[in-house]
Amino acid sequence: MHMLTRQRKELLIARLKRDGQIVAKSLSEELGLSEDTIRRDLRELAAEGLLQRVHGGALPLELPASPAMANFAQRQQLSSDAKPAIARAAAAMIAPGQVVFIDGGTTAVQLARALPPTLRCTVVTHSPSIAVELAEHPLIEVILIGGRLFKHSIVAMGPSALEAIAQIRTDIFFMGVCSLHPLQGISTGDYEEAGIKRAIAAASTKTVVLASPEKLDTASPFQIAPLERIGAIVVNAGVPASLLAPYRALGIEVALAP
Amino acid sequence: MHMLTRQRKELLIARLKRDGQIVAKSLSEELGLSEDTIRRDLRELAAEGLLQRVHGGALPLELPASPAMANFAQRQQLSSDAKPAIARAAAAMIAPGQVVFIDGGTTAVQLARALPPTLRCTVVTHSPSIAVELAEHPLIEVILIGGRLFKHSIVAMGPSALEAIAQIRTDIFFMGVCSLHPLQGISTGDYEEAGIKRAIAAASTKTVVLASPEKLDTASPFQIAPLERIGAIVVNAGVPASLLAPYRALGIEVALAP
DNA sequence: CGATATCATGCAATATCGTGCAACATCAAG
DNA sequence: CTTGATGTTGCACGATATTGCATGATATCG
Repeated sequence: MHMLTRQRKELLIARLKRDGQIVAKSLSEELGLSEDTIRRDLRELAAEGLLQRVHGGALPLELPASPAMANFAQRQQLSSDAKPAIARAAAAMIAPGQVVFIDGGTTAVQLARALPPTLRCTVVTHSPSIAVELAEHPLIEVILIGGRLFKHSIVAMGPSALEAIAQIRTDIFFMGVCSLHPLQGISTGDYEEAGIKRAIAAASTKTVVLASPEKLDTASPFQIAPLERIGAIVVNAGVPASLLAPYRALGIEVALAP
Repeated sequence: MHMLTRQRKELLIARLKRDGQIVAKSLSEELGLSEDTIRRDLRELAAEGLLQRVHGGALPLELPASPAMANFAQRQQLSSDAKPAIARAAAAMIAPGQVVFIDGGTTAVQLARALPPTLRCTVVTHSPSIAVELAEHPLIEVILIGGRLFKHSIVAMGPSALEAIAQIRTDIFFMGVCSLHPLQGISTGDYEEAGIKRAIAAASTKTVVLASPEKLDTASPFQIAPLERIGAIVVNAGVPASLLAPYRALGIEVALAP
């Protein structure tokens, strides 16, 4: 089979994205080509600024070591100031003794951190990160939802998670990272994740969306729920009122985080 | 699989950031390379001003000011190199494709870290810390057991945890912190924890005890299982043979961690 | 002070690299 | 159809990088 040069280069890029590394020798064997050809490709791709050439193969452009870590660190860096503010505003919504569900995601971790040490309540979560974070809290009881670990957002998923969620009723569901749009409602980029969030929302009296600024007025492929199902949105105070008007018009409470 | 040199250096940096230290000998064993190579890397990284070279390994440049990590780092400093050594020896017991249960505790976290990046297997755990740790591993599938979070050892407990455990069969159970005594068998200080560990052991073909040196030849109130149920014990190589004789006499495999 | 571990350096074996070049395919113009 | 230009691929070869080992120096610990 003859592979076009351009195709091969695209394959290299894809492979680099998937594996986080390219080893010239391995790929040459896999594709049945000489190492020279692969090296040539890598050199040219490096010249185009599409990857970073290193001895033995190639690496992605960015410096960070592990790809999973890189994503996470990146996301954590995004709007670093806004998230703690949102987290504090959300934490203030919890009344003593309530049972709340905290979603996965970096904003949610901030929320866990923002819970006052004097607050006695029960937190249900399918995020091991949240559980670890709250393990040091003196008063909060933590219920961990188990299941298959979805590595992208580091939360438990799958049938057993759904089953466990169905057995619990919570007062508030603090929903993490997802897209928010006046017409599309709440949506996310993973099909299964959408299903899980929908199940949690269904098991909760009230759903509160933690809306990092960059997720406002965007839509993703898989809808979690229409806007009517949302009880409140927590956003940063800097957001223009025009973006928020559609939600207020629907009677959704919009909490501004200072 | 050959790791690219550049990647290895990034790994060193990441490891240094995470553990706050690098021991050249340990890493050379973990990565299957000569100590010379690691030392060379450390020397070069030190020349680039990315770390501080010290006898035996390397340290970060400045004092890390992370308050959250302080607690954890403290615990890890105890018995500095014994636990990683035990963890590496235990990791070597896992065959590709196996399903293993990893317990909670600091030694178990070390085990999760010691799993080679090329190992493809399934890890079941009731410890959110382990789950978070393994979220970065590219190949390992993680099954998280849910339940009420027991804050002392940061693991899920309670009926739903027991129920989930009963539904899974694992090849090896790596049991963490507990007392080990020739007559009393394995025991621990918490009644419910003993029950959980017993259930996990019952669901596993083989039980391997990660025996931190200070837990050898001690007993706690609640027995988990008699010695006969143990398949192997992993201990540090420095432990006197007299302490290990009783277990060997029972036909229990004793793995010495170098 | 002696035993042991760790280190830096030099060196040899191997792997990888970049360049030049020839063989071949593809394509466009004649 | 022919011809020359262009692009692609594999190979040769000298240059460079990487790794492990040997060796003597230095540090650590009891």
